[in-house]
Amino acid sequence: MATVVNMSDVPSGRGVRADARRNRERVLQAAQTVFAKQGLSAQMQDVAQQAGVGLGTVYRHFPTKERLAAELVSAGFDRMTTQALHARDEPGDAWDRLVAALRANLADLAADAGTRAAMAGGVAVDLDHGEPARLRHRAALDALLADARAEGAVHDDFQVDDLGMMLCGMSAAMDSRSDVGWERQLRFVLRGIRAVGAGPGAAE
Amino acid sequence: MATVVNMSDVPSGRGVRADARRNRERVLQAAQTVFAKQGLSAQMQDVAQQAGVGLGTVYRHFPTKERLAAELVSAGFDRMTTQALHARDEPGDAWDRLVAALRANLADLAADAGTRAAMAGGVAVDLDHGEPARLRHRAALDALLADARAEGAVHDDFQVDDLGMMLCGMSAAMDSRSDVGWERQLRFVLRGIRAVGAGPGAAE
DNA sequence: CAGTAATCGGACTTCCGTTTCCGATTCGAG
DNA sequence: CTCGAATCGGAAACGGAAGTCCGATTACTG
Repeated sequence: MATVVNMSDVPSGRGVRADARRNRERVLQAAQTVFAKQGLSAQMQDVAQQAGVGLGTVYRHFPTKERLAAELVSAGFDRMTTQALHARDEPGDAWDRLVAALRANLADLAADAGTRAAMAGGVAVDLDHGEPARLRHRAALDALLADARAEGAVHDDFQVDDLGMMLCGMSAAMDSRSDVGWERQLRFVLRGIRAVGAGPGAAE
Repeated sequence: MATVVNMSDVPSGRGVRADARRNRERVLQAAQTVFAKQGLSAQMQDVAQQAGVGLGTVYRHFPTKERLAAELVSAGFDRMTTQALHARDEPGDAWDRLVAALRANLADLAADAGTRAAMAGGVAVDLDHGEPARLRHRAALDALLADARAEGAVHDDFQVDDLGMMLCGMSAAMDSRSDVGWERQLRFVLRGIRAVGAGPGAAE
């Protein structure tokens, strides 16, 4: 017999009651809102309230908080991956494309404390379910970086993981010192990355 | 009458029982060890155990965990301040002195997860008792930076708080991606800070 | 050495957020 | 429309870490 214990098992619901599917979406939406604003330390109760739903309903759709968080964080990384992929298709030189991607990613991070926390790394997010998206993002940045390197626009010894460190660091900085804009910090970072004598100013 | 309720009121104990003074020191020492290794999320129980002392004794000397943490974090910042002040007295040009100070501070941060957490900012440390040390450190860096700027070694628009951001970011990066050395990241950061055409390589 | 007040230790209480459980409710097939 | 199964809601159980309390112990004073 197939008594469904937890909806999170049924990927996208064939024959799932309409209200259940609706509520799952509501919860996801609410969680995005709440976690983006308050960070991953927000409470499940808040998510339920924001969704206009009972606590039990939240747990019916997502077995644990960690899992719910992983879902959203993955979505956040995928968003950033998309931005990076999109930037790569733009015209212009590789350096500008890289910068554009970083700008987009940082703007996204600036608006989402949840993904930011995951980026900064301190917080526990279900690794099994969060890593794939992270790796896709890494790969996307790597492609961008490879282009720029081939063009001689970045230092030879600058690696993807160095970029990761930068994003990690800037995420942390956004959390504690929100008064100082990330654009400012990015300017200095770009100066440090750009190969010496590779065209004009580091910031586009 | 003056029945002492909590030792933390009596700064440095005149007429305090010998074992009490000894234990206070032990606890402080233990806390430094534990917090440096595990970060500020370590438990008071662990501190007590490491000190070879009961939980009650820890709380006799420090009213709350936050207060104990603030004490240690302040010490950490003061250590870094001293390093900065010391670097300023060295011979050589201002840029090298600034770099030396940053190196020393980062090495210190690398070894102390507690101070690192405070630097990265996410964690709650009693602000009233933690801020002064933080500001002293900021001032010390500011002096170093002023020297370097007067010498034309750093970009005009680079501020102390930008340095703060960098340290904040690098602290966060150390926590999550410990495999990538901070020296590496520092190289890029320095390149970004150094004024264009101001002497040879950014890293000394 | 005895008396006394302060200190010690750690079991216990409190607090707070996560997770479970189950009676009430709602959907939708027949 | 009726019935059964799935879903909902939120009260209560659970768990873990901070902080309290008090009997036992120990350092100093006379």
